[in-house]
Amino acid sequence: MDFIRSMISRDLKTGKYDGRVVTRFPPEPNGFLHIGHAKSICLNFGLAAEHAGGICHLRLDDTNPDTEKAEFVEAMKRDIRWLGFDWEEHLYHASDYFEQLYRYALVLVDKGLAYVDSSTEEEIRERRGSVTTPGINSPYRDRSREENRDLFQRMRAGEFPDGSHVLRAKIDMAHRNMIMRDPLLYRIRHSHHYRQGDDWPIYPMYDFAHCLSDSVERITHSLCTLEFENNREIYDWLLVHVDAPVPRPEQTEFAPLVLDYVITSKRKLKELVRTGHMRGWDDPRMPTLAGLRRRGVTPEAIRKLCDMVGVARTQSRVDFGKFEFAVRDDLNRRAPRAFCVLDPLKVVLTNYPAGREEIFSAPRMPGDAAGSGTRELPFGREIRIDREDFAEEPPPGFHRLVPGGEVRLKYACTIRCDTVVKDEAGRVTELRCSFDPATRGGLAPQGRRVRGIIHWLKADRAVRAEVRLIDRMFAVPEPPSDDIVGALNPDSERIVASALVEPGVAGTPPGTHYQFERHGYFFSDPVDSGEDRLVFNRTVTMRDSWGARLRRRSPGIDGPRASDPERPDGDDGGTIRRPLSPEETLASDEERRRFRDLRSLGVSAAAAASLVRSPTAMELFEAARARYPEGVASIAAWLVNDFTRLLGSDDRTDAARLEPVAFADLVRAVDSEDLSHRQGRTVLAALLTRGGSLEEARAAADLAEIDDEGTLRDMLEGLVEEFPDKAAAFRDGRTGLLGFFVGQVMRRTRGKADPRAVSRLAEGILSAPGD
RNA sequence: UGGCCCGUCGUCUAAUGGCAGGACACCGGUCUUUGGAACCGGGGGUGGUGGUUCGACUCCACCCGGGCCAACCA
Repeated sequence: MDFIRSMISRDLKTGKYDGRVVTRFPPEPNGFLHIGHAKSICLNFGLAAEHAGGICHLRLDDTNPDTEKAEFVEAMKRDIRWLGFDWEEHLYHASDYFEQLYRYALVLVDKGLAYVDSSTEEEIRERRGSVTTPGINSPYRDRSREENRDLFQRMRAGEFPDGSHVLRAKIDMAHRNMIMRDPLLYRIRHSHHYRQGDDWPIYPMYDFAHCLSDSVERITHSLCTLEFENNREIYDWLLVHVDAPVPRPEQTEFAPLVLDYVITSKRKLKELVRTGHMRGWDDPRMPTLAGLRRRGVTPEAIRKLCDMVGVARTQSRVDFGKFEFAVRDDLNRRAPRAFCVLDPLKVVLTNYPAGREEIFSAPRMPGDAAGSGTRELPFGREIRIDREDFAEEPPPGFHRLVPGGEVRLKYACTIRCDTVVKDEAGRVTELRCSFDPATRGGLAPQGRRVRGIIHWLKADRAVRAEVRLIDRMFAVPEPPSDDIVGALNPDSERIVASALVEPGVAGTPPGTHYQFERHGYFFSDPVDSGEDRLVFNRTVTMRDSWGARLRRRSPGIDGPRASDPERPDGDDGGTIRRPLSPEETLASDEERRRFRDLRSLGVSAAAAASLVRSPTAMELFEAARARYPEGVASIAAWLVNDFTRLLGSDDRTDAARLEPVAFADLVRAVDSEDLSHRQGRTVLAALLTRGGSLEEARAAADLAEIDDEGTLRDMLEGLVEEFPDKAAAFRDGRTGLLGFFVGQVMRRTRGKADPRAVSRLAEGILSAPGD
């Protein structure tokens, strides 16, 4: 279960959203959906489907009139449906909320939390400062509410030209989060909106429109990719300050899908289409859903990939092999088999009568796939095989056709190569072979084991087809963002104008999957293929252990593969540096002075360094020390190791509740073994959440402890009986399993057992020889 | 010289403080009329250093490494 699903389960349990799960997929209709969007679609729609009453909205985030088109909306709808998801009646447009958004903006203006800035774009940029220097206030920042309202209303009325004013939130120009430095809320844009026409001369910015659209739609979980992390702060700020209804939607970020050899920047994909490097958004080499579909990738495969990749916050790159696996895994089950000869080499069977034809039959699907039926393969004196299935000088391990050698023609018979015919240039033009009638129809006489099995086609019955050998879009796993074009794989599409396919393939309708045996999975092009012209796109090659072996032997023959063990981008490990001592990590002389004071009191170096850095902890330390002077070292250790954690973060509000006296008493109780360390932690948690004295917290916390040896022994012996294999493994040296047994006891006693006693007993019981 | 986020097999991803597991890739084997598929087996991991704890991938500190943020884009 991923962290988002865990969070939703938690929310469901606590009733945070009254049991509602409402997600949304919010693309901007300025291009085509790609494989990266697929992850988000699977997540958002998947989440809705997994929960009773769950809903996922499709919202077109159309707040930028200059880039958006109805055509893209239609394409997106088609692609989402194709992927297998349905928004039912929940189709929305951010532009439908323009009026509502405008009113929210007026709320901010009237609260004095938004102002009209009449600076130029450059001025605004300059005054924003940098990540290390604060920004400076705009001269227009202190306009009166009345003036702001008037100006903003006139912006809306269309009185001003583009760029003359913007509406900004009034937050803090020195904020450490750049996004919070008075973010722009509205800009003036006299553009035609594909949906709203010319009704609006002002358009809301993403940060303003997005959270409010979520709120308007009563979204519960607003999921987006990691790059919006910094935007979460403004998301929450706006909802609070416009008094959006509670419970409010919450933004959670997850890692985007990044695939080796692929880019998912809509801007760059658009550029490749515009410049003609790609024939269109649906070019089979494109990572767009339209391109993948045309290439023959199935929705099931894409969903499978998303499934395998999972959802996490870790910045990740997915091996291209994982994509290929997902595609093959699906196509293997659904694609009927056929023969295809890409690079024909003439083969004459000298002992087969000219003019005669016989028919071999072959299964449409391998094995005994029920009801898949058979196909017919005509056979005769003159056939064609793939040129790469013959080698005059075979590399070691090659087991296809060689001079004087034998191969099996799949589903037909074995042949022996007697003569190699070449032209003046030395190129092989024909093989003269003899066939073995005893092997006809696939019979295999005893003791005759032929290693190589190749596909073939009868020359005069083969059908011509155009085959497009699609390969990875880029030549390198991580195309540099500053030179996308230079990184393109020059062999991303090799067109074989006259390949040959078996007769049964003739008349294949567009949009049909095949496995061309030993070559890979192919898909009849939905656009270019038709009655009179067969065009196939290669969806993916077969898994190719022979090719992999050759590449290993001579790397560079086919460029690096994502799945190769050695990637070209090596890390040099970085410089090894001597670790700093705790004292050396201190910034100022003052800190170092206090550090030495603490050390002289007997506080450990690590604890002292941490204490010195935290004023809150230091204050508590001093107060607690007054109560329990002999316990300085323990107090410091508790403060550093447990107190910070229970606080959860830098939020020090809980700290106020902690009575230094109670805290000191607690440390003393543990030091004197009046409480175990474990119990001490429980009590500290109680002290932090409810305050009060040590006695009160002790009473509130359930501290009953099981340390009765007989009870614990019984439990442990029961466990040894229950898990004899684990007990045996422990005796064989897997000492880590001690933790398993201790853990089981702790779990079954709901944490009430004394772990030290359990551990000691368990060791004795487990070490005793079993019976 | 900032803030926020993130570091688990080669890759992706799990593990209320208690057995470091799964998938892809890789290697080996069985079987096979696809150098395919299926099945079986194998190697391989918690960025580092300290600390807390009976016990740390998990908590604390520091270090190292990576990502994001200074569009009137989203």
